[in-house]
Amino acid sequence: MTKNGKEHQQPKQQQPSPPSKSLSSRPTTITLPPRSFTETFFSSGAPGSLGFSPGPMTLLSSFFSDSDDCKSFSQLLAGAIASPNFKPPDDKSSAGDFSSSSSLSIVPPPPMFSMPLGLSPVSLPDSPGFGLFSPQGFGMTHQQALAQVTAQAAQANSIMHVQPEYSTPAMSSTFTSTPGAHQQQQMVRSVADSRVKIQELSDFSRSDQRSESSSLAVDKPANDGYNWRKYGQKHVKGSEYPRSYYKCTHPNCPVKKKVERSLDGQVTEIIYKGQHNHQPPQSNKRGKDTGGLDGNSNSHGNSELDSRFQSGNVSKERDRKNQESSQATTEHASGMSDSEEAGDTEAGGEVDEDEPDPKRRSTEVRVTEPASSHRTMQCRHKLMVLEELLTVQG
DNA sequence: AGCCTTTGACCAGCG
DNA sequence: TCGCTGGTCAAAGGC
Repeated sequence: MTKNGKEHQQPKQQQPSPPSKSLSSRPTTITLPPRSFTETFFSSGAPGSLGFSPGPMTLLSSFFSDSDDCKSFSQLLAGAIASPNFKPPDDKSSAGDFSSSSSLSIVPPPPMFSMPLGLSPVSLPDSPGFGLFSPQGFGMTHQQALAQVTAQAAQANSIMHVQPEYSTPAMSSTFTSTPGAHQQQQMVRSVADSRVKIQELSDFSRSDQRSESSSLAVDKPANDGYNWRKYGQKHVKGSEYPRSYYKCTHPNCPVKKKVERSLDGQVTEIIYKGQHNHQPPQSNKRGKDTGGLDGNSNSHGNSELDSRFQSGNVSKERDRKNQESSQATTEHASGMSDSEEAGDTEAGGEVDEDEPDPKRRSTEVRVTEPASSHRTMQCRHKLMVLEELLTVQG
């Protein structure tokens, strides 16, 4: 077959941090708590977002559109915390700073921050998910950041299609009961021009971490509702862990993803490439496939999302080690218009801006995120996170 | 029986 | 132009 595709990434960063691919554009950095937070975010699935493969927008959307149940969280957070320290960051510096403080930091790319159609500044705040970052006080910071990121991503891609995804029901189940659960992934989404980096701070998630036991490192990538077949594995130089390559098993579906897993099986990074041209299979069938991590994802219709999400997504999850260590995991996501299909939707305008290299694959989005769980869990996590934040904040 | 994983080798892009 | 690295292929084996 055609052997194509090759990206030359040379992460020469010596830090434990993931091989961040340096993309041409400036990345937005978001620091997320290792697990709980991310889980919460992502897990909170919007009604439509369940069961899909991770898409940049999806993540955000899911996060924002979170369940009503948790709405209070934001309020809680807002009320509880009242120390806004948000700084418009520099990618790097901010990351470091925040990490040190062990708080969630999000660094949006200054340049493009505009609200996408779907996301209006107003609406964002409303959404429960958004609530995590409550507008007031500390939360606000996050909120803003997140909002910006989201917006940016959205904007950048207003076209970017949202991909259905990550939060799969399975995950939730997994999360609690299966070892594999620990594979929560943090998703960092970046969209075409906007690159979003999400970094996790180690402090956070301890509580969550415990839940995982890592043993299961199932090969399967995170469950996103789609079926994947592994077609290769390689140890990438920049990364500590081997990278696995998966293809969507659906006929004619060009989507591929690269997954890096830590020794314990945790997903450290997931990079989606391309967009699904089909809806996620109904889970029942193949628990196996998705199985490892998810087993079932729900694929509740998200055709919309799906269609929207076209370019690639990248999701990256940093394993706890990194998280612990620190800080800085920078991930970029660059969604680009690469895929043919995606191209259209993506819209031409934005894409061009940052295309890294025409040569390189254009559609990749990285997402780092812990996958997982359901609302209940989400709410719990949120609460936990809140507590953590409070604690940290002092 | 079918599908998936594993693994070594090959190919292609970039420095 | 060469070497390095990443990505993909394809055969073999396992579930």
